[in-house]
Amino acid sequence: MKTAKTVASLKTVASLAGVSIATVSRVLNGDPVVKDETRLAVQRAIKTSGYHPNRVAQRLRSTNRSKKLIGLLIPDIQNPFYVDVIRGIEEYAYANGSAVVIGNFSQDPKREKLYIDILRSESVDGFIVAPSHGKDQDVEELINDGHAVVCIDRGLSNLNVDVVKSDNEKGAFNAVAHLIKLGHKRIAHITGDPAIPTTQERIAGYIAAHKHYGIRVDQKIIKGKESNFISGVEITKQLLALPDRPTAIFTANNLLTLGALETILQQELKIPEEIAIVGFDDVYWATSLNPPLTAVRQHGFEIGQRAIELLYQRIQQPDRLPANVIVKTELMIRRSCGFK
Amino acid sequence: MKTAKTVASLKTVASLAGVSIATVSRVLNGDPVVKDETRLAVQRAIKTSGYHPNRVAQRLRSTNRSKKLIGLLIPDIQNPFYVDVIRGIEEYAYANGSAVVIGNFSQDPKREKLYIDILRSESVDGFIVAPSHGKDQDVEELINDGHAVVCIDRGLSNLNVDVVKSDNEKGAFNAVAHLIKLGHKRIAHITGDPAIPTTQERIAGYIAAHKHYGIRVDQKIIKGKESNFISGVEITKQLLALPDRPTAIFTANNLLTLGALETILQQELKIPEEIAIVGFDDVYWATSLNPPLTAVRQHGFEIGQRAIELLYQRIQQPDRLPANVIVKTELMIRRSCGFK
DNA sequence: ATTAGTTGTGAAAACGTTTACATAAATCTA
DNA sequence: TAGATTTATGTAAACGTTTTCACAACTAAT
Repeated sequence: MKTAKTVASLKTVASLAGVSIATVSRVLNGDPVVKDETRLAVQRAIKTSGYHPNRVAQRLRSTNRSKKLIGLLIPDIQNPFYVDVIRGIEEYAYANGSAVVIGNFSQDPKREKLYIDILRSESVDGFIVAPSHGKDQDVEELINDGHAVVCIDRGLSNLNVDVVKSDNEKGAFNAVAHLIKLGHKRIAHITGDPAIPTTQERIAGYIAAHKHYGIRVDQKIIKGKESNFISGVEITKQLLALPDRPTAIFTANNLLTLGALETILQQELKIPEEIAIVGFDDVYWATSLNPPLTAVRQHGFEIGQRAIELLYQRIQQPDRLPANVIVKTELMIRRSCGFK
Repeated sequence: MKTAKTVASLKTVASLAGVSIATVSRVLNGDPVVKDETRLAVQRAIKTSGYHPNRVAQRLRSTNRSKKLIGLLIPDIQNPFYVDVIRGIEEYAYANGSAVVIGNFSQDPKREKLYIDILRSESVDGFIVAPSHGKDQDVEELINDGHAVVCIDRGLSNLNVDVVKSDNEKGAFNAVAHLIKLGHKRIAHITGDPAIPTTQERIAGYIAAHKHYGIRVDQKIIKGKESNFISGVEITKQLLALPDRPTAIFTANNLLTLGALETILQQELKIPEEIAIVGFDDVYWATSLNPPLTAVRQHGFEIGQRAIELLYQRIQQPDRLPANVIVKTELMIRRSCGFK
């Protein structure tokens, strides 16, 4: 039977129940004005016809619906941190009968723009975005055009906007402090792309920890170019080739950590005896590493949840003051940085 | 300036260009019938008004549009294999101006059903689904209702449908054959959920390799319950406690591998000297493991691409015969299973 | 100069909803 | 009992498109 059944619409239900489509619509939307008797007849008709509301028509017609469509702009879906964020968002969304359209722009501002255009055309009710950089024109425009937007992981420098992110500075501080307390005095920092705000915040935490414990900061061993695996490999190589090689490395995200690990492995250095390592971003496979990795855990799931809560609020109340939610991080101490 | 600008519509453009909305629509859809002069005027008006087509209205009105909305039902977005699949789909989709709505149902048939309902209401043009099991009623219903559906990773037992998946049996065969060739005679297999078709196929490959090399199969060391981390931990513990402990383990997916690795690590056994391991599913961090993990690589990205290509074809030609695409796997030999 | 055909455009219906407004029926008030 | 109010429902417009059909203005053919 390949003939596509025509799906039931309001009209179908209406004629089945012997009422007008307006009444059916009222029943669907829980309007208390309809007579109980009518309501029951309509509900019966809905059942027997197998009617499901057409969200496309709903979206076209009204701007004030409860079941929403949320647009999600993610810089890198391969990064487990963002996967956690997505899960947090999705969980909340579907619990509220909303759906999530996803755009993974791989840190490419051009793709980001493309996706924004598409999502806009789909009339999504709101956006959750990790802007590709601090002065992201496209996201700014989105906001200026009156769309509901919540930023995750990074804010916007020119615009006051809802932001949910980790406490990057404190997270970095704790990681580095932990290394210092273990006796390390020469700790390198492999940073992410310097253009990204989080990178700067993590550097700040790294420096603050040094200051706090009275250890000199050597700018030469704070290095970074991009936030990817290759960059992690390259910079680790450079660091390990140094005459006064650091005894520990603090990497600014999970891809850099991976690059560093691979390089250390290739050079057959023992972790943590010959080189200790602490990474920003905990990952679910960190405990299966040999040795298990000490890492700064970001609560991605919670970040996602908070973001979508803020978004719902923003949609209902477009003029409320922008909120700035900082989610705490947690240092997961394992064995990659040595024992006391 | 918080007052939401009203966005430009066909009407806006039409009045700006001094033509009817029908003409504007024709220009947008490249209808050759319009006079060049008119076309230019309309194009100018489109530019100055900043008009973008409203895809919601388009979707409501016509069933035959080129920019599509694709619904994606993923069993587990935390599994890197599916992330690759998503990327393959997304890449193709966005290159064609289509968007992707995602539903991650975490292996939960109830959530799967919920998502199917929502995506259906969003009038998506087609679905790509990894059915939660072989006789997934909800997916069957979807197909019977005339929707375009392509299955990934697993097919449907009662229905002939487009399927794209890995060559599970051969992949498992190669992995186990590799271990045998290295001299292993007692190889355990930690399987996924026995209800999932892929699990059975991988078991079949495991057995075939034994048969092929004339090695007895010991059913006692083929064990599995669920496809998750915990299951990997538990079964590895059981296996390692055996009096005649296997010298190698073949794990049926990346989560099981992770569970096995953690357990092996905790018991401080040396890989591969004391216990070798080969996993189904290569992951991007496999080379950063210590030692790097030998694994059967599934080409998730390619699977995604093939799936969405099939879906586009299916949409255009609903009656074409279902295709069955088998994507080859690749054994990535690293150091977790010993040297010759 | 009339007819027939061609070319470009506009008017209007349709998609499936929501919602402002009108209206009929029922109830209340004096 | 007539008018006023309340209650329940229906009518029709609107959202932004696509698309069928009609029609006007030309051009070509007789």
